[in-house]
Amino acid sequence: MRSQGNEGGLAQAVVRRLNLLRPLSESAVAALERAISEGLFRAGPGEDLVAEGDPIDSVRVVLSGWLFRHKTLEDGRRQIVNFILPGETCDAHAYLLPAIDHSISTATSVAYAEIKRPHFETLMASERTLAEAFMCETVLNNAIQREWTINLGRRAALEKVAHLFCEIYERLRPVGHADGNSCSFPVTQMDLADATGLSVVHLNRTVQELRAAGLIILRERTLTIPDLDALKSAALFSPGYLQLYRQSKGPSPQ
Amino acid sequence: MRSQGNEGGLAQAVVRRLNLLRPLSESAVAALERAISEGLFRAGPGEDLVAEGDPIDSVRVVLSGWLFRHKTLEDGRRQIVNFILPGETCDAHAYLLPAIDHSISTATSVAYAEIKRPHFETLMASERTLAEAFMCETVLNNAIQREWTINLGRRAALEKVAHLFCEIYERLRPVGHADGNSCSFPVTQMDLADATGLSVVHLNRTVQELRAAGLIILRERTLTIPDLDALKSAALFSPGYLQLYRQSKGPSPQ
DNA sequence: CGGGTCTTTGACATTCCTCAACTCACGTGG
DNA sequence: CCACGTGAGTTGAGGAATGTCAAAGACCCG
Repeated sequence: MRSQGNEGGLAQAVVRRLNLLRPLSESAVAALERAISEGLFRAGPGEDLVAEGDPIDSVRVVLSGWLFRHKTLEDGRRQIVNFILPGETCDAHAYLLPAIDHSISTATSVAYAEIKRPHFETLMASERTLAEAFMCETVLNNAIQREWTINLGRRAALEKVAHLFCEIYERLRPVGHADGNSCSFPVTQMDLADATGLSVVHLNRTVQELRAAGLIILRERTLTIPDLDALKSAALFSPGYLQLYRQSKGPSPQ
Repeated sequence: MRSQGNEGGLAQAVVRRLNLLRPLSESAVAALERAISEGLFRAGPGEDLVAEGDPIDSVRVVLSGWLFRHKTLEDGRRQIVNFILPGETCDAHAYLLPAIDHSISTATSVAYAEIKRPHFETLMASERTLAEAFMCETVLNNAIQREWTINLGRRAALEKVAHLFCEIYERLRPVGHADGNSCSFPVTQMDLADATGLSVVHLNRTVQELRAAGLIILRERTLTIPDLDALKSAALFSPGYLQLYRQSKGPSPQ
């Protein structure tokens, strides 16, 4: 199910992504890979890794699999506020807060590395490029969260869903998790509804509308985008906010 | 209109706020106040300070007045993604991005300090507590943005508006910008609509509903909340995400 | 006094939600 | 091998929340 190799292979998405955010020195890569290999963990699908209100004392880096951040209102209404994709970090600087404001759960089975706060801080102090890369990631998260804000506030249902597909695809691609015009999309329609602020029923109809328009093919947990420009256009997708990846245009990784 | 004093008075909100995020050393406060006094600027209401796509080469700290961050879709639909209140920063670390993903405009006349990137980085390197405080601010911004995400995605109109009122009030209070159960609220209903993702007409009706329920008094750019708990309850407001201010429970400022 | 912006109101249209049921695939235990 | 249960996806019908259009007040300022 999960394409996994040795530890170096597992860390690949992380290194590749951070490297796009900020070029890493060789020693930074080595130190990061060592830290990752020392704190490997796995979790099954549907597990709650972090609950709202928890104090955070470590940094988690996702090696493979999907997670999502979510918040729930008293009466049960739930909002997925973001996904965490392979190579991404469960908030590098969240430990600065006395407690976390949201929950994190796994969507699929997941492999991740956990770096304890003291170790992480030592790492940041000794590897300047690594510290900058993680800073960039936090700033980028902020930009993504703003885009979600306008997505939920001002886009129509069809645009919301199309936009989410565009964003996920564009986030997966630079770390090598897109295959041509397809990518993994291991999320139920209920989760999609909670991510777009729609009801499950309306989300289902919206997805069907996108299918009927030939904009997406979504089946067996795989998303295929026959015409990315068309989908972006339907979504009013403008990739500026993901621009930290801009440098990826140059030397194609691998 | 604006209660303003000397420069030390102007910097007060900034120092107070950062100090709540992370206790500042005396030398940090002194260095910060010096940096602020060296780069004072003013802007009138309705000015665009930063446009989407601009490269950022300085950090701006708001001494008085309101600004807001916003993004606009191709067809003109606009979303205010956050407000920037006195004492807050226009993204301490935004210069890490090649270009900014959103625009920043003034809602009122504004006094702010601009610290050039090299100066700011020197400051961060020499004053550890200051660097940590600004880091906290960035992380807190992230948490606030997530709360806006659920606000727009899952709350009903009345709850959205009530929630915004609660949040703004709770953000103004710790820096001394609330007066009893009132605070300044210098924002048009059009802006409020764009912040809550509603149409102006529906926003207007929602505000009137809140008025009729006795939950708010809003006139002459001033918001009064007769019963904060009642408003919070109507908003399903849970202050956890603003928790960095938790320490403010101790020594009440001023 | 006139023009602008902001707020308010009414009537109507539309999007999206809710409820309820049915299908389909899959796995489990009898 | 089949009955059953469960979770996900789908469909229909009706209703509630919110948007759009249009116009009228309210207020401010030159």
